[in-house]
Amino acid sequence: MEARSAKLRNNKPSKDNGGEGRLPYEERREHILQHAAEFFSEYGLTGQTRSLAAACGVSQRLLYRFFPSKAALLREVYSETIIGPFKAVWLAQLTDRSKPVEERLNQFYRDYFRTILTRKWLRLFLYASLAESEMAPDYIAAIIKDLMETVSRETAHEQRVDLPDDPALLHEIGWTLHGAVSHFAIRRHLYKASREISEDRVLAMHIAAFVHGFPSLVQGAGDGP
Amino acid sequence: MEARSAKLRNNKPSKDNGGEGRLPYEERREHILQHAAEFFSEYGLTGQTRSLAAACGVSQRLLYRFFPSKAALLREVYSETIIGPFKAVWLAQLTDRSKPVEERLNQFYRDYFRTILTRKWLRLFLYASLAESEMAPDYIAAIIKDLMETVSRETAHEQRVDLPDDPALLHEIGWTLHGAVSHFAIRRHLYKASREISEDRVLAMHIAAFVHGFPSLVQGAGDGP
DNA sequence: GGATCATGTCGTCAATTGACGACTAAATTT
DNA sequence: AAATTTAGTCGTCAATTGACGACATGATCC
Repeated sequence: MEARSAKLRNNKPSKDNGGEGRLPYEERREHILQHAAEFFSEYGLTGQTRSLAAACGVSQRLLYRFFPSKAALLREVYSETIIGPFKAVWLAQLTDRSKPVEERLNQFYRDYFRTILTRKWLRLFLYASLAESEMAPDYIAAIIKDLMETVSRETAHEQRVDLPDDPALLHEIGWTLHGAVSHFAIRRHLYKASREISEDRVLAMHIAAFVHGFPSLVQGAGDGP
Repeated sequence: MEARSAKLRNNKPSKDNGGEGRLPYEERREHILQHAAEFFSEYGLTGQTRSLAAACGVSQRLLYRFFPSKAALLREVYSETIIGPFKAVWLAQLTDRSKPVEERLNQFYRDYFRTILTRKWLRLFLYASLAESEMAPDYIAAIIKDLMETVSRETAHEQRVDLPDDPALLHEIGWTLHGAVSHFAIRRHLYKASREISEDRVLAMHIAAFVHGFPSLVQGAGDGP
């Protein structure tokens, strides 16, 4: 893996660059994308290409051999880092009625929390959302919408509760849990929140409250104009 | 304080700048702070001073008559716009046991949602949090911590539920509701979420779920190491 | 009506910053 | 080993961007 061709003639890297020497096209490209995700997640979408290049251990010029512009690089980072990690399995797992819904939800949210709601993912997503750079958030919105409906439906089925017809209301019911979990992730990764309680335990608490409070929740959703 | 010397000479700003002509020191300063909050909330803390000046309808140089640097201006905006709107009344209202806790919570969160969780406040707060510009987020953390304890305690008292001793767990219980509400605000103001359901109704739903599911919630929090 | 001071603008400087032409060097082929 | 292709760098350009000295303009006071 390491060519280690100790031609240290290049006075520029000045730092342990990737540690690698030369890389073939696709590898270097991936290497840059990897660092770029980390970099923009940390410093925001306005981070400079020179700093990014330094973080990659390559010259700034090299970035433009792989991406025509910074905006193009950002789009790639977004689709690879933000959209990429979503798993199609989740919907299947959530509808597997051989297990109690509380177990399914715990299984799902533990995975979701560790796969999606990471510091890197959250910061990038928030930066992109704030910049309203229309980097296809519709795709994510559609996935989440499906998730919300599934979570609500599965819980209602097990709790033998009648759901309202209005799909918007259905989504809001699902968001009760999903929003609490998402905000928990924001607290952990963005604000310097305490971590005394283990994340699995907090997730379990939110899920228990959702499942067992579900009848009151749907009833509370029902009335009102 | 205000001479308000009705010298109406000012109606010839040549452009639709602020609309005002000359302003006394304090008024212009406030005028700038107002626009700066709006501006940085929209374009992020990396927004340029020239654009801000244009938005204010004044020259860029003038900003430096009131603030020694962009960073200083940002600090002022933060303390005025983010920290300023918090009200001490809230804790008193929340502990007024002559009313049912659900009513108190509805009253509080409607006010909180409209006063704090606005688009401007949220965007600024998120931008500042992401930049981890240490603009005294500890103060806010302390306020919220108080709120979480109060909400949990008041609900537990009315529902005759024993709360756990661990304060961290106590906070997490409160965050169940507060996080869901905060994330609801993020959805409304940051993502292009649907607004079919009125905000009061969604708030009421979250609160009802919290209050009536409270026993299950505390029980769910109790077990587990 | 001019002196004086506060309000506000012009123009500029030095450092950044995205982008890219021209070049160097390592790998691969012939 | 020379030729060719590929990976990577240097140096620079034009546009930005925070900051500020010098100057202008309007209000207030004598």
